[in-house]
Amino acid sequence: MRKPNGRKKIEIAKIQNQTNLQVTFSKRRAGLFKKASELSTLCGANVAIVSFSPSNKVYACGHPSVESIVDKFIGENTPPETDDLNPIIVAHQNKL
Amino acid sequence: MRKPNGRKKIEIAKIQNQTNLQVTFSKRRAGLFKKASELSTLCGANVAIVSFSPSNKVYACGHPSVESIVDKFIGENTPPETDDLNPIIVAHQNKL
DNA sequence: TAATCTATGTTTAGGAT
DNA sequence: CATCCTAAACATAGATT
Repeated sequence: MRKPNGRKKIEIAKIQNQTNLQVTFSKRRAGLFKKASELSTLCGANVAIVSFSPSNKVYACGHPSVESIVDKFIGENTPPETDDLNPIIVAHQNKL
Repeated sequence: MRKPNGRKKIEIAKIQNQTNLQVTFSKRRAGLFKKASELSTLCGANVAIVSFSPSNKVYACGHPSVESIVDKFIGENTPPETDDLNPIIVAHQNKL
């Protein structure tokens, strides 16, 4: 029942302790998503975040939706005429 | 040379003043990207952010790269042979 | 394992430059 | 338009439940 010490300063480097890393990932991911949501609301911007955890699980959030934003991004970054034609991306775009 | 008043509390709602909105978008976008970078470094996670400003300009950041993460996301969310499942993103998973 | 707590580190609103 | 400033708002590390 010690009195909490408050937030400690940490170095921005890979966390070694696995338990601590997991807790930090959860907390900061939540904070990041919240900030993205606020940015979207405050400024009327479209924001999408996609993240893969160390164990490769996917986490994402987006306004209005991750997919619409990602698709738009791909469209602007892969001109139809110049391409290596990634079949997955093409198929995905064709769905719209 | 008036004395600064410090940070003011604001409501999380669309900013009406265009100048203020632009400034806020720049500041918060920078903060968001920084947090994403920290999350990536601290936890060894891959994080990508794509945002379209109100004026439709695209801003993105990602580790190791936005494209690789986005491609992986699309691959996991739109299986080539089936598309019955509407890819709602699982944003509340807690296990790694 | 997840939710809560608290002190403190970090972000940022408004203003000035 | 970017950048600096201050102080208050906010996020969060570590402990605890």
